[in-house]
Amino acid sequence: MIQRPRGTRDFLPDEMERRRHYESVLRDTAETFGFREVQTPIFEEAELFILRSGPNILNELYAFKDKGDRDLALRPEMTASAMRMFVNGMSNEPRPIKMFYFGQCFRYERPQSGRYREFFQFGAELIGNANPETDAEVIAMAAALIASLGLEGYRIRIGHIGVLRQKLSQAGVPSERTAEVLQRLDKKMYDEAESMMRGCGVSDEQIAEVFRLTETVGGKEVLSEVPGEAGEYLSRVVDILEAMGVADIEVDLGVVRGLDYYTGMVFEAEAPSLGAEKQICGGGSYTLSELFGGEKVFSTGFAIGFDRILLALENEGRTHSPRGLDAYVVTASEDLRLKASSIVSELRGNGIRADIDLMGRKMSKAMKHAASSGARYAVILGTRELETDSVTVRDLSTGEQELVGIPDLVSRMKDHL
RNA sequence: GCCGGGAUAGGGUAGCUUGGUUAUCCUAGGGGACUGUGGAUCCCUUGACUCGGGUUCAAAUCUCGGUCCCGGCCCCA
Repeated sequence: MIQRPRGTRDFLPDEMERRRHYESVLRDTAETFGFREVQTPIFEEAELFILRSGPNILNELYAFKDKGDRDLALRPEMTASAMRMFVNGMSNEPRPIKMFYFGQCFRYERPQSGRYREFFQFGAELIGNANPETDAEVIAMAAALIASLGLEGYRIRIGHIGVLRQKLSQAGVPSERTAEVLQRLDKKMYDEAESMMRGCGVSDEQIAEVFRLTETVGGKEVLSEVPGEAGEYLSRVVDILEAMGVADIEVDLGVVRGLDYYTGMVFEAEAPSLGAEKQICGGGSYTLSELFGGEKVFSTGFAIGFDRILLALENEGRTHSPRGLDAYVVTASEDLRLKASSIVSELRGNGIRADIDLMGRKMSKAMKHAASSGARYAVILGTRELETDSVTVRDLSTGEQELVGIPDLVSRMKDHL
């Protein structure tokens, strides 16, 4: 027997229906913010991802050569593709450009809870201007997306990479070492961060101040202690979010997101119920287009881990019940099957989700099948009813029946549904 | 890449410590009984020891390795 590759999943109909339901909630919510969906290839030139994320990501990239000896890779994320697409064909579109995407990504990693080698991301990018309005718009949408799914246990933390960068450079950390220090701070590895800074000749007071900054957590009021442009900028972002009614956020300057290309605001969302892989969303503002050969533009974006957020919903006990058929057509005797085929076809042609027995079951078994499959109505054909050109429509949950003339069947069914 | 726990019909399980006839039970799937109306009941039936090597007269059981799953570390663009 052939096994499914490690870290991949099959989605059976019930699960797929659930996933599609939540996908469409996300799409609808994104559209209320004026974002429009795009799709990019599942594989790209490997170079695209290496440019964005650095050569060390090669270890976890599904990279391969095609028959034309091209170096390709399955996408490990979609921001790079979105920015490539922007540079290739959207750079003259009126700004802001608001786009979102949904699809699978691939990373060669050790699978564990909430982490798969093939996983799904829902993301958005806003290309336009580097200003608090833009950042707030994007955070507001991320918050709305998470909330629209019905998730309750989560927190969104907003930080600003400029605050720490500025502080570190004032304290005397050379720019080529800031990334390492930031990475340690992001992971709360304070001992290592401290010895690194000390190695750069940073004074004890300055180190203490850096730590104090990373531990600045709370509501808007904590920003009064954050000096400089970045502090004012974040205050403005938070003010706008407040005006938009986005309340479930907190300021946390310890959100660093180690990457070099983030330029200002950064944010994350996590669902504590998920354990080790609890981050469900991450994003921030960046400039990437110039990396791919375009003009330098400011963008803000984020990606939501769709699989993780679904896991979190499951942990909160949210279930999704399958919709079931509208009608199941049953015949009382074999010779009525042709008539039944014509009726089921008529129903289907009018948008009613209808099915008919294909297994050669007798009426009793067919009724049983209809009921257990969750169909709402059984449409029963029998010789007696047909004498008056009618069928019996039975509500399978209440057991109520009514005689309906075949010419009225479609409209009668539509009334019920 | 590292540490630990696992894997028995489609799903859930018993058996494994102490090797020994036809591998347990529930559920599901297919058929039938109930001759024009249901998720009930009864009967029949399908279907599994993760894969490969080793020990042994004999392996689901002991042993080694692979694969996959689960929890954690690393990583997380």
